[in-house]
Amino acid sequence: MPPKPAAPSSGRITLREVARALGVSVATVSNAYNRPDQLSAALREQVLETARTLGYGGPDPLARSLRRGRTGVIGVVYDAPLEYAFADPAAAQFLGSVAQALQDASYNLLLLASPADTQADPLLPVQSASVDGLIVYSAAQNSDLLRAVLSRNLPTVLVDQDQHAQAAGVGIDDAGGATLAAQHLLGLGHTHIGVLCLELGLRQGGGRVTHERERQIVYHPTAERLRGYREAVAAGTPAHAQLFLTEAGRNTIADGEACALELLQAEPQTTALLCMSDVLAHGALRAAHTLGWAVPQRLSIIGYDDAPGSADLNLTTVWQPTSEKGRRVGQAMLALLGGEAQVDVRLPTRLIVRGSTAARPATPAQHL
Amino acid sequence: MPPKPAAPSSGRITLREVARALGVSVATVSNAYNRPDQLSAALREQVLETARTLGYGGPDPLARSLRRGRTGVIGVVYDAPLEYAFADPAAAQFLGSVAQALQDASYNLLLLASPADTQADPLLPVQSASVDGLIVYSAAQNSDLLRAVLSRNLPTVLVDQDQHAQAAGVGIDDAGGATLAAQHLLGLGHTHIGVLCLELGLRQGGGRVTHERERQIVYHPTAERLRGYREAVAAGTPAHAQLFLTEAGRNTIADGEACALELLQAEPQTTALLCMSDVLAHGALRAAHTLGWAVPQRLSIIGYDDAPGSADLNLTTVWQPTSEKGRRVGQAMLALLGGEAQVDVRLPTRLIVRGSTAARPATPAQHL
DNA sequence: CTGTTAGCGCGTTCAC
DNA sequence: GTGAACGCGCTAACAG
Repeated sequence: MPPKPAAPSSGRITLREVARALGVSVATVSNAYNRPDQLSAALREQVLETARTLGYGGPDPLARSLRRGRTGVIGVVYDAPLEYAFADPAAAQFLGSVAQALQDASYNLLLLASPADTQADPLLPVQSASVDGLIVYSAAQNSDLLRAVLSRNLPTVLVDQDQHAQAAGVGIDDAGGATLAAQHLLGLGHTHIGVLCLELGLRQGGGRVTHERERQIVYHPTAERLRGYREAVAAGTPAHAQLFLTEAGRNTIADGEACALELLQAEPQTTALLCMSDVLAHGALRAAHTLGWAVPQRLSIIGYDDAPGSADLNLTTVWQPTSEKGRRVGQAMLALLGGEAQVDVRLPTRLIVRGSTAARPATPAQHL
Repeated sequence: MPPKPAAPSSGRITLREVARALGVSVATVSNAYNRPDQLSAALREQVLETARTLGYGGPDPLARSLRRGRTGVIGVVYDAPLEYAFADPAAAQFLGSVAQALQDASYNLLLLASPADTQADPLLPVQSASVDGLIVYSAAQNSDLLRAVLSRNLPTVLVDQDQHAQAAGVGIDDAGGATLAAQHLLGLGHTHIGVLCLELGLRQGGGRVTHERERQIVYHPTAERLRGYREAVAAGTPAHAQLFLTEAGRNTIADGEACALELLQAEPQTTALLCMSDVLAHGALRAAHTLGWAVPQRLSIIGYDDAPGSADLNLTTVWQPTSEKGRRVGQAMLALLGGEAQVDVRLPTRLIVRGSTAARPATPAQHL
């Protein structure tokens, strides 16, 4: 019989010690916490009382999870420093509604992001997180990150991404919304249209988009939105309308501003801007202000997302059901956890016309 | 010798099975993952290879955590539906910078909030989360939630709260900032000043603040900011200046708007508004717009936080170092985890004057 | 460099 | 209603 050295007073009290202190079996103590109906109310009270005086705070969550094979945690994978995730009101709104949906089913959200620290393995968090499921918010197609996620063989929901055989998907009609935006501008007579793109590829981009770079797009929303813009222009009325593409390094107001400034100075004939997010559009508004270009008289600006706050900026934009998307993601995850089959949901988008767009000015380039 | 029924093909592959398949010991496999220097590179490659063909995805995170006594997760407790946490840009910014700071040390953030579901125990998430530390973002003093957090006896950081003997604290000079804001208005000659308060007490409040309710304040920032306002008025120059208090149900733009409308209609002599957050101030701006009151000519508005985006609203506000606060919280947590003693940090606040405040109009109440 | 052993703290059979 | 044993999957310590 092996000895029982069982750390006697090593700070942490265990269920076993409570059992011994009261002279009952461990099962009884366990039942006191997990199945009140399995023992008399009086005994249960005694157990809890002893636990209290001993300073035992209840079953260790970790051991319980290991035993039960369930953690009650869902991981959310974001393919960029979390600081940017939270800087985008639309992303924040999305996360909030996912959290809400899962929380109602007693799941909590674990934020997983690659360490900015270059020497650490960026896949580690995803590989070593104790979760019951994974939600991927913004990952490049065919990336190591995505592979790492899928290789965990957990219930997985992919958001705003290409459909995948091994995971549920929730997304929006990215291209359709983009087409509406471009058509709106074409209908207003614009022909020199700048495009502020979200990140296209993995290596940090930025600035004028070359043909080669455009072929490397790995982010679904970026690819689809651009396709939507292109399709509208290809089929649109002012046959000579053209798109001028720039890529913002990251989805921040500052980068949107810098990017817009660069574009507008390089192409002063530009009379309208298609922005792939409201955050970028916000930056564009600042840029216009800096340059002294009146919006919408001199420059029309369209965003994407209809983020909270965009109404107050009076920004014309493509609306997407951000909160519902989050809710659907939560539901999809719960369905997977419940053993149901995967689904793939595409939600609609709409154009919201506000005050940042107007007809193309008669003499566009006269500011030069 | 007990039998070894060890689930043979129950879907999940274990480290032990990999060891057996290759004919090595479990320790060797474990070492292949955790201490590459403890075995030959060749053997290690063999192990990983076998694992790959067997479909073994590496050590189970849960078991590893149990064994190591460390999860790599820090819980963030928020005392309200997470949806509101994310709706406030300042809160989002704060969370982002906490996440960033911890992530650099390979910790991830677990979002903990009470289930909105009324039948579930709101303390359960906090009690049963597998975490190495807890950060409390917005909890009522002396609340069950706070008690539940502290009773876990984990490294704990309290944000924007009264100092506590058992936890580190990070906060700002709430009262000082509020005083600056009120002094600014007094200096501009305002005497009828409305106050849009954040939540005061536990039971849902809202509307005119009674004396009794004011005595029940349980939220540190609310209490301190109000104290700051009061002190400025008590010591300020227009001796007859008065404060009119209203409480917003929650910290949302919509509630701020409703609250401001109610206040302004009840007290039309009001020429200035002190708002306890930029979110509420944002609502106030909308209310002014609705009423047709020009800002700042007819009504001055001051916010609190200097949230991202407030500059574009041209809002005069009290700035706080939100990102640095997050970073400090992360550092404080890391220090606690490293065994260092608790610290208590108070960060400064400043007044940022923009365009939403101006001198009191000569004929204030003439709109009636 | 490799193998053996002993738990981490708990939940769950069983038999009583 | 209760108690004893086993093992969830892994890693640290030690023995070889």
